[in-house]
This record gives sequence, C-alpha cells and structure tokens, in this order.
Amino acid sequence: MSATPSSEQTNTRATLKQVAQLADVSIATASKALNDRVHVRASTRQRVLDAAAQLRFSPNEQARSLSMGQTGTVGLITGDLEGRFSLPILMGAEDAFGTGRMSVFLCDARGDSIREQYHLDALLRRNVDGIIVVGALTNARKPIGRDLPVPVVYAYAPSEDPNDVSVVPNDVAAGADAVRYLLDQGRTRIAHISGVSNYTAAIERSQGVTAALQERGLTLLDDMTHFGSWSEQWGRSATERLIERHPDLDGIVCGNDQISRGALDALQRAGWNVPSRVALLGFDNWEVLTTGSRPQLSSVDLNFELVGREAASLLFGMMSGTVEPGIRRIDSRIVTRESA
Amino acid sequence: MSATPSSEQTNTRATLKQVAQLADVSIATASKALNDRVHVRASTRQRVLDAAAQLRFSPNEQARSLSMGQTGTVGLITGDLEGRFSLPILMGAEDAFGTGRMSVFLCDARGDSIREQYHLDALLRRNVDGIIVVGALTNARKPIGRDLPVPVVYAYAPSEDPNDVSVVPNDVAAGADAVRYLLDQGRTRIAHISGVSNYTAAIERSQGVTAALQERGLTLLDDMTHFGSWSEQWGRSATERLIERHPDLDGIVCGNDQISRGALDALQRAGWNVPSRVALLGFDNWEVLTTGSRPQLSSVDLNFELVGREAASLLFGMMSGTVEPGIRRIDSRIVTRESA
DNA sequence: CTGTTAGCGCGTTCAC
DNA sequence: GTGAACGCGCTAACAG
Repeated sequence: MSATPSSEQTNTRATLKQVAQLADVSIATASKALNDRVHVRASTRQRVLDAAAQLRFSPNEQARSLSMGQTGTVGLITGDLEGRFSLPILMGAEDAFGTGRMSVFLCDARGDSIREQYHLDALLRRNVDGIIVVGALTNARKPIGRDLPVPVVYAYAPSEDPNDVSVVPNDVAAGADAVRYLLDQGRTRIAHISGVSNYTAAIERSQGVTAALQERGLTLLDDMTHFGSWSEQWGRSATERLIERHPDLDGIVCGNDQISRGALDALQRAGWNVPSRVALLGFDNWEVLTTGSRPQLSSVDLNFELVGREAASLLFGMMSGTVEPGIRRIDSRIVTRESA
Repeated sequence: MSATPSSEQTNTRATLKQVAQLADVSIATASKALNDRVHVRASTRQRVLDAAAQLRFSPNEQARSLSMGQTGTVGLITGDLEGRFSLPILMGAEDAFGTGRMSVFLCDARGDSIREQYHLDALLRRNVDGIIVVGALTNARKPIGRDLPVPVVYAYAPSEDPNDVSVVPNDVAAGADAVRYLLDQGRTRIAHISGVSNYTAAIERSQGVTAALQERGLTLLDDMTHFGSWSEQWGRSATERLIERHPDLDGIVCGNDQISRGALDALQRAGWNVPSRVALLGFDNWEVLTTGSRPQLSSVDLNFELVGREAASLLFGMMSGTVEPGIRRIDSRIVTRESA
C-alpha cells in the first residue's frame, strides 16, 4: 500500500453525512442514533452504528464543539522549563480528567510574561474550557488576566489575588513534618540548610522547621536557617562549616535533594557516618538524586501529582458550577530511604 | 469589580457579527478587513479594525478552522514520563512552529499502547494538522497507525517502517566523538561503562566507541563494553572492578551522566584523581547531575532541542508538501567541564 | 468595493 | 420515529 517513495497525505475522514447516506437515513437521525438519544428505533440505530463502524467514523470535534459550546480542551501554561514540577502536575491533571476525554494544550512561557500573554491569547482563541497556570517558583504571582471568559486555576505558584483559585504544596507543614521525623528518631542537634532566601518555599519550610522545634522546646543549631542556593555546592560548603563548629550535630534538614547530596558528600569526606552520626532529610524526592547516592537519601515528597489532580478537579468544578476561591494546600509525605 | 465571594464565569467573547454591526458593515466585509484581504476601502477597513479593537475581538479558531480545513494544532504523544527527553523536544518544536502560531496537545501515553491509541483517536477527532511521536527509548518502535489522515514524525525513537519519517540522535557518531575527544587528550587506556544492553542507544554508542578506537589501532580495556544499568550504583561497581584490574586506566566513557557520577565516586574513594589520572566523559548532559559534582562532569549533549526542532520543521514540510521518508540523525556536541 | 449566498460538520428544535 | 430547517462563527464564491 503505502509504498510511495515519499510521504504524502491524502486520506480523509468519514463524515456524519456519509454515515447517514450509507445507513439510508437523515443526518439528524444518524446524529441521534450515535449520541444515544431517544426517539430512534432499535433497528435503525443498529444500521447507523454499523455504517459508522464500517466507515470508521468518529465525530469532528471542531464542528461538534462549535455547536455545543464546549471544546473539551484545557490549557496548561507553565514557566518551568525543566518540567520538574509541571510534568507531574500535568500527569495528575490528565488522570483527573480521564485519558482522552479532555485534551491538554501545553504552553511553555519560559518565564517570559509576554510569551505568556501570547499563549493565553492563543488558548482563548481556541476556546479552551479552562486554564491551569503552573508557576516556576512557589512565590505568589500576578493573575494572568482579568475577567477571563474561562475559569483559571493556579498550581504550585498561587495567585496574588485572593479571589482566584490556587493549589500549592503545604510547605509550612512539610517543614514541620521533616523536623518531627528527625526528632522522633532522637535527633536534637538539628541544622537547616535551605535554598535561596527569597523563595516562598524556602521561607515557609523554614517557618515550619522552627515551629516544630519550638513545640519541643528546641532551637536550630546556630539558631537560624542557613540560606544560600539550591545547589550541591552550597550543601557542601554549608555542611563543611557546620562540621567545624558543631561536633554534636546529629541531623540536617536540607532545602532540596541537591543540597542533601552536597551535605552527604561533605559529611562522608569528614568521616562522619550517615545516618548513624548525622541524619539527612531533603525535599522534592527527585529520584535521580535520591536513589543514586550511597546511602540513598530520604526525602519529603511534595506530591506534585496530587497538586495537579486537585487543580484539575477544581477546574472541573468551576466549569460546571462554582468553587470557593482561595488557596488549597496539599500535604506532603516522607519517603524513607537510608539517610534518615 | 470581581468581588464575588466565589468564582464564576459569565464573560463571553465578542463575535465577528458584533464587530460588523458596530462598524455598520456586513459580516463578510468585516472578515475581509480583518484578514487583510483585497477589495476593501481603507476607511472601511479602519472602521472595522476600530470596532474589533473596541470589542477586543479575536476570531474563534473553532469556526475558522472548520471552514479553512486547518486547525493550527499538532499533537505530541510521548511515552517518556520523566520528560527528560520529550520536554526539550517539545520546546524545540514550539520554537520551530513559532510561539502561539501553532498549539501543541501534549499526551502522555506512559508506555501503554492502549492509552496511546486512545490519545491518537482523540487527536484525530480534534483534527490536528500533524503528530509527533516521542519514544521513551531510542529503540525503533512500531508505527502508531496505518494510513493516518495526518502526517506523523517520529522523534527520539524511530519508526520501524522505513517509509515513515523519523528524527533521532546520532548515537554512533556521539560514541565516536566521545572517544576521539579523550584520545586527543592523550588518553589511550580507555574503558566503556554503558547502560542496559538491549537499548539501541547503548549499542550504537558502543559501536561508535569501538570504531573510533580502531581508527587509531586501539581497543577498549577488557576488549569490551561493560553493559549494566543506567544507574549510579552500576557506575560505582563497574568502576571498582576496573580499578582493581587496570592500574593504567586513564579514561572512561560512561553511558550516561548517572553512571559517570557513580564512576567519579568510586575513583575518588580509591584516591584516583579526576581528571589528572582518569578522565570521565558521560552522555546526556543532564545539568542537575553534571554541575553538582566536584569536579563537574563533562558530557556529550545529544541536542534534544534540535531533534524537536527538526521534527517540527519536517512536520511542517509534510503538511504543505512532501518529504523524503527515512531516519534523520542529529549530531551531538561535547560540553566540556572539569572531568575531561 | 460591498453585500448576499453558500457551505465547513454537527446538534437540536419542530413539524410531519 | 423520522427528516427538514436552523444555528454555531467564520471564510469563500459570486453578484451587484
């Protein structure tokens, strides 16, 4: 068959009209039969179904949505190049929608607000039924538009406007959980090496960490969170300093898994065993980092898939009714490996 | 304004009809004016443009594509959960299409061929203008369908059918380049620790490695490629064995960056300096892995963005003409850091 | 130059 | 039960 030396496309798709002709009924009847509407005789319905099957008919969504007013598509606008956060969220959303029932336009704005507007316009022209905006950081962001004709849910980075609907990880609780986990292991001389100091995620986790310590009348080593960057290098250098100053150090809460890797490296070079002397607990549960090291790293998983799933079902709710505005916070879970 | 306690959506979008009424012309004239067609007086055109601006009109793509026969959308079906390969490809494709001109449906089939068919059907119902299929491995895969009504390009994993159009990294050349790079540094006692033995990527890189050594009358240490898994752990254990057997080892080509990290760890524990005693070169150039270690890892970048860009422009070509079938191979580039 | 007419493919009244 | 007729929003062919 397709033995043409160069690729070409001539196949065309069957139309409802053709199905109707083949079944010898009107277009209207064919439509009713296929959509399982009432007022159509069983035998007629069967003729139509057979004809449709024979022609491998499937309805043209363009035309269908033009008359129905719903497209069955949603837009996902992300600013997160790496996809570290937006892909799990996308997958969660796909799950919530049900495979194939709703199609997702993925738009990468690359942190550029002009490109973001461009994508937004394209999505509106295409009449998406809703939009999910995924931020690159957890910092609150400006709303993507005012009085849009479709519902919008903000995921990962909440909207600054309290009248919008947002879903984010619960960073405060995650920080507190991390500390309690270490405390329950009997660790009491705990340090916190975090990431960039103006990231909401870093700040809120730090608040949770501090609060959980206070609950038990404890404080952080150095009485502060050490902010720096999200890198292994920072984890290494910060840990080296801790090693010098605090021979009694017995646990570190690391701002992410990269910092955790750096800390592990520094501890091992100093001959401090992990986890027997110092326990290590990071955030993000990025498998390529956590399962490669020896010992493997325990980590707080922020459940991005759940964030996506919740965002999708909220969007669903807004499409067919009304939803309370505000920020939803999704709980995290600790994945135990060998470092803590 | 939007001070309602719960989110709702009532805004509706302006239609061409409304623009025409406001400008006091017929719908057809309005259409011509907005689409910059001929046969419309300058003053009339301006009236229409003003009206459109005032109503913030933008055309309904559903209706437009229904009459034009083109939707301006493409589908990207991927099986690669992590997005390690498909996201750069997606970004390359977006670039090639031009932001906003073409919208991309992202479908994650998760390696499940049933889900893949489901997504394919949905894309066809939505009348996408073309489809890019991104594999999870570089192994050749079965065509996604026969005689589809739209052009298809396979990226990363080529189609088994030589009449299809595929774009993949050039793994043989990448392997050869890696070895030549080490040879040019004066390394001659080179080992190759690769990944899973039935991955085309692993096999082809190995072929390139062997061939490039042969060019200079050399062979691999142990006279073979060491296959295993794509993990740090495998890199570690394989390297430990090499250290025992080959005190003259001076370079390792690692199947990916994770193996490279593992090798680095083993070498450093043995007190073998990198790069002065042993040079290390991996594949993939996954920054989170390569820039976190000390020394930072040099790596062969397989240029996934270029793969995506090429796939997109081939798709473009097929949409508006004809394209030679077959497999295109995209060249890699070596990113030099500190390990080689 | 402009307006009228006729589709694109489908869902949905409303007569018959 | 069935089918003709209309509309979704827009573009294209033809008259004026």
